[in-house]
Amino acid sequence: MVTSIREIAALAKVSVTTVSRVLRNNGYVSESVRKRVLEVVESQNYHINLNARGLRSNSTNIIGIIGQNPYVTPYYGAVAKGILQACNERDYEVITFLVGSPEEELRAVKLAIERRLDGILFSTVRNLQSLELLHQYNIPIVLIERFFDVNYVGKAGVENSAGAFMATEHLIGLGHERIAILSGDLDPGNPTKHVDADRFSGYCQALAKHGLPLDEAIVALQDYGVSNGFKAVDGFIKRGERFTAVFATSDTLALGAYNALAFNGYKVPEDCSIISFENVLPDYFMLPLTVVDQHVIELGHAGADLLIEHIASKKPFSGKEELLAMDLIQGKTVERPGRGVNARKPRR
Amino acid sequence: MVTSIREIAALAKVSVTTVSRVLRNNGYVSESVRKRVLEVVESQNYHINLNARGLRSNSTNIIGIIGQNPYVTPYYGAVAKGILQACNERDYEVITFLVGSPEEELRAVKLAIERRLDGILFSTVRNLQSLELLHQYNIPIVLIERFFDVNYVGKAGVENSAGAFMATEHLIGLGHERIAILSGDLDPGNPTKHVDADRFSGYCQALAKHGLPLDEAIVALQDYGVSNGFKAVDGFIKRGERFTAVFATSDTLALGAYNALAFNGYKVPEDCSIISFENVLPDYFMLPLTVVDQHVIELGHAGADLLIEHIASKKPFSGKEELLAMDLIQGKTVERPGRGVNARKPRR
DNA sequence: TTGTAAGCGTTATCAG
DNA sequence: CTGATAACGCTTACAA
Repeated sequence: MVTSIREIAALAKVSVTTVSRVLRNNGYVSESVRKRVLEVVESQNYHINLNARGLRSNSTNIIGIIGQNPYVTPYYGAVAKGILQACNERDYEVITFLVGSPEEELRAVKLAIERRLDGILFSTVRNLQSLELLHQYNIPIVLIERFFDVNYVGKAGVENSAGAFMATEHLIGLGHERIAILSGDLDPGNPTKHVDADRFSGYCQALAKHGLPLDEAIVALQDYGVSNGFKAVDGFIKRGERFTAVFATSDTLALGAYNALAFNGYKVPEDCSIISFENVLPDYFMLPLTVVDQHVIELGHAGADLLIEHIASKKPFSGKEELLAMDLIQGKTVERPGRGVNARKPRR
Repeated sequence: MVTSIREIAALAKVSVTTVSRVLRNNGYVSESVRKRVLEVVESQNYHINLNARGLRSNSTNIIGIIGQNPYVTPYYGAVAKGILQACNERDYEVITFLVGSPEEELRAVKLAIERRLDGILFSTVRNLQSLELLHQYNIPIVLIERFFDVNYVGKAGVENSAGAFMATEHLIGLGHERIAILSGDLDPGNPTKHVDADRFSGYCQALAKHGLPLDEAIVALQDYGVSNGFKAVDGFIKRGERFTAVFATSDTLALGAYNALAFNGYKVPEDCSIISFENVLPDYFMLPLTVVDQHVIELGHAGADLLIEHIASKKPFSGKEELLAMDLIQGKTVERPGRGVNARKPRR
């Protein structure tokens, strides 16, 4: 089996340099020679060794994704899909690092350096140290929906505040005044704190604009996930809170909210409306979901494009930040206010 | 910045060979020298170049996943998680190829060869050609829940027939006699045909063993996914079919079935039981799901372990097949037969 | 226990 | 337009 361009060169009666030029589509090669070389390549079923190329040319055409949760939640699955599609189109491969702790994160970063990856996408970062180590090695970084205050990284995200405002105002516009919110927690330790703060802030702004009070009794800021959505809304109901709509900042929270309402005998949207905020679980609901679409796959595209663009340009990031706008998708889980939860018979 | 063992060697006043030995923990090195070398490595913040190592030693410690759907469905997300965990423990990295067509599959295979990947895991294969090309290059292959009839690949899967038998018999044991099934289609073109045939066969065997007839009117063999589950069960209901339980061979189908029952005013499990077959969406249901657990993450582990083991051994596969057994998890979506669907007022 | 030197397969440089 | 040759950073005989 032919495994090197030297053998190809011998068979085509040219130099290795010429073969290399043909294979890279780079430099001057006469049409006749190029054809001869390609014929030999084809007939010998030759496949170039990209590791050798990378060693010599100092670029691997591989990027890394480092994240806490890639692929286990539908959100990260959709982000990953977008990244893979974009990289595929631009002849980059993707190595995935699944990290669950700051130590594992640092180990992934070191591996990325050892593999001489051309760039890194973070879907979760815990340590500033990780970013600085990569920066020291001149490896471009893009953060996806994560906001560390450093100027040497690129950022791709969505307009969380505007999106949350839109969702809330949509409900208010239909007449809702008691709108529960389920969203991420705002603890300093939460790595997605900025994102979650923006979402909550959009909600608060919409309430304020329309003169509605913020009632903390129907605010649940905590981890994402279906069961957390269930527990939060089930808790509201059991505690006798009244509300006519739920704004969930993820589809998983929305599904949990839906289940809790159904479990307690409430109908969506007749008794209570639900508006969600991702659109990664389009068909998981009994009714078409009313949702503010975050365009998560496009977010993956944007992150990968930003990174690859920058790898090509070899210039430092100027704090560039790509923010995607969201769209409201009208489903059937939002209606004008109905009876509401605990309207007639508060349980305590 | 120090980027080669030559510089490390100079600083530690030893030869490059010695540095290499220290870095690989291989060969004889005196304790004092080893310590000196490691100190220099540490103080210079040196990171080895794994591409150079791979070029020389002819092994990259990278494997590839090739699949149609990695990460977009919860099932593949769980498989991928298992693979990544197993590889992580054994110092392998993973490159993911998302392929949607036979042409893309072949392109991914060629890239895998060009990158000199140490092995390939397939979660979908369409072309025998893909396998043969890899085999020609001596790249070990493991198929996950996919069964091509070639002897040079390893296989990891689950006991589909036994699992489906278990699920069906569980329902029969509680007194169910009209059990609808939702499962994958058996068209020759379906790449998961073997898996789906095994599942359906387990169902049929259980019915036969207990003298129950197979009624094709409550059999829906088609693509997976929530909306397909919904449509199938909604169709049964609208057509007036009677049944007291649904066996869904994926959690997404089960969720769709659940939604269809609820949409039509039936309660689970009072009116109709549901048993599912994956356990990758544990908390997505209103009630704890009764499900035959496929241990999908372990399946990922098993596939990766099998592959890596084989890469290390350098021996050809002897058609080795790893089959995981399943377990029944008792939730709250299965009960003794209740009223049943269309029991009193068949719609036609 | 340590070192010398060749070579993995490619690309970059320079010369023709 | 084409080619000879020296790297890239590492491992692997082989020698000492």
